[in-house]
Amino acid sequence: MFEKTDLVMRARTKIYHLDCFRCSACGKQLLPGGRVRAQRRRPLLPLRLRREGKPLRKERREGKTTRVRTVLNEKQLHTLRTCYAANCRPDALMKEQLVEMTGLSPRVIRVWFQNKRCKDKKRSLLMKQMQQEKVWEEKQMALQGITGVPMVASSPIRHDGAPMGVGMGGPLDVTAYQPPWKSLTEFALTHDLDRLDPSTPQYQQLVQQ
Amino acid sequence: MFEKTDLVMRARTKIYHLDCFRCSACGKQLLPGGRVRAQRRRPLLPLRLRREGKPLRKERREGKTTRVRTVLNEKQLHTLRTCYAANCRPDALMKEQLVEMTGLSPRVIRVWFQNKRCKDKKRSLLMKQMQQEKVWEEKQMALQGITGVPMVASSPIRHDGAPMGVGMGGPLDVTAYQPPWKSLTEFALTHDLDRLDPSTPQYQQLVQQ
DNA sequence: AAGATTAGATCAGG
DNA sequence: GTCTGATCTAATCT
Repeated sequence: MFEKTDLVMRARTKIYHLDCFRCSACGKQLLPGGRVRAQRRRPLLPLRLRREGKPLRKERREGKTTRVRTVLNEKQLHTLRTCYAANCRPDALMKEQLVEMTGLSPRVIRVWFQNKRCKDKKRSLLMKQMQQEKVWEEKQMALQGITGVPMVASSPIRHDGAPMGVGMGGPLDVTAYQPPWKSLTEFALTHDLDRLDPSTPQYQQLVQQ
Repeated sequence: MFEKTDLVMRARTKIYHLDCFRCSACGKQLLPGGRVRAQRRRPLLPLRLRREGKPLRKERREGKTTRVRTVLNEKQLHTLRTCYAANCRPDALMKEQLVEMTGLSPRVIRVWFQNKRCKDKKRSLLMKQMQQEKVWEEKQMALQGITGVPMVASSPIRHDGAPMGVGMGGPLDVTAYQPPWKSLTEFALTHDLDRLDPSTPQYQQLVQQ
């Protein structure tokens, strides 16, 4: 039953194999110092059944469809945003610190950063595109005034040896958009974020998701 | 204004930078042909260059830093799953056939098999763990009925010279889990998978990711 | 190649 | 409807 080299856990007067020492309620293995967080693992049916017009099956796994959505409070969000401003890709150590500081699970920490990066990227692309379109529109307005000729698209060709200086004027000067995690890092590193007054516009802009 | 290597679009008598060639109504960039499906062939910059906040040259090969995510349709997935069921590690020849059958690139084929193997392995481990917890739970229920003593966790200690035969009964007999690519191979080889009725539970279990 | 992580899309709760 | 935490998975990195 027990070998001399087995790792065991002692509880009261009894001794258990490490692997046998489990939560009597859920069966999860108990580890010293580890918090038992009931992160419910809910198997979801494959979603690709929806593709190709397949009728989505209504059978929903006997009501286990409820997704547990964590609600982050202001303090947790502040901590996350501050850290994100300094580094949008925290390493394991930093994540561990965040787990401790926020009381959230590592999983929630990871997901939050994933979504945050994704959101910021989308926003930056959208911003860039809008700016470019705005510049373009202005140029277009000016051009229309001169030529009066609407453009029609054709296939792109390489421009070799064609006459220079046709039509477009100087190159576009589109301001490059800097991803938040770059533009904010310097700010984050030069300020004590925990002491920032959250009511300042500076701060609002910084931590705004 | 224009360089000899610039990609340009020609419209009527005018020439535009590719990036300047946009819909005059909405400002969106106009592209020839319908699909932009840029199945990237060239390796893009290593991620670390982007992360390290390095000056990262503006060049960047027309951007293209965004990941192109392939969406597999049902037919392609069916082909891949069927092949996977027969052999989770296809050789070069089989991969070549899959490329032809699915119209996907060899790279996508390879990545799909990599991810599929990884997923299945993870699932098998999870399953094994759950089974173990289930067995444990049952044993625990029985034990609780006898002793009525709830367990409390403490730090693990080495078990040297402690009295034997305390509390736990015989060793757990947990059924070993067989990886899908082994348990399914036989099935795959003894059935015509392409003629399987996808509505049978047998098939569903087989191809379920 | 395996294993871990990321990115992009989508789902779903509030 | 928007927002955002959660999930899935192709793509990537190590």
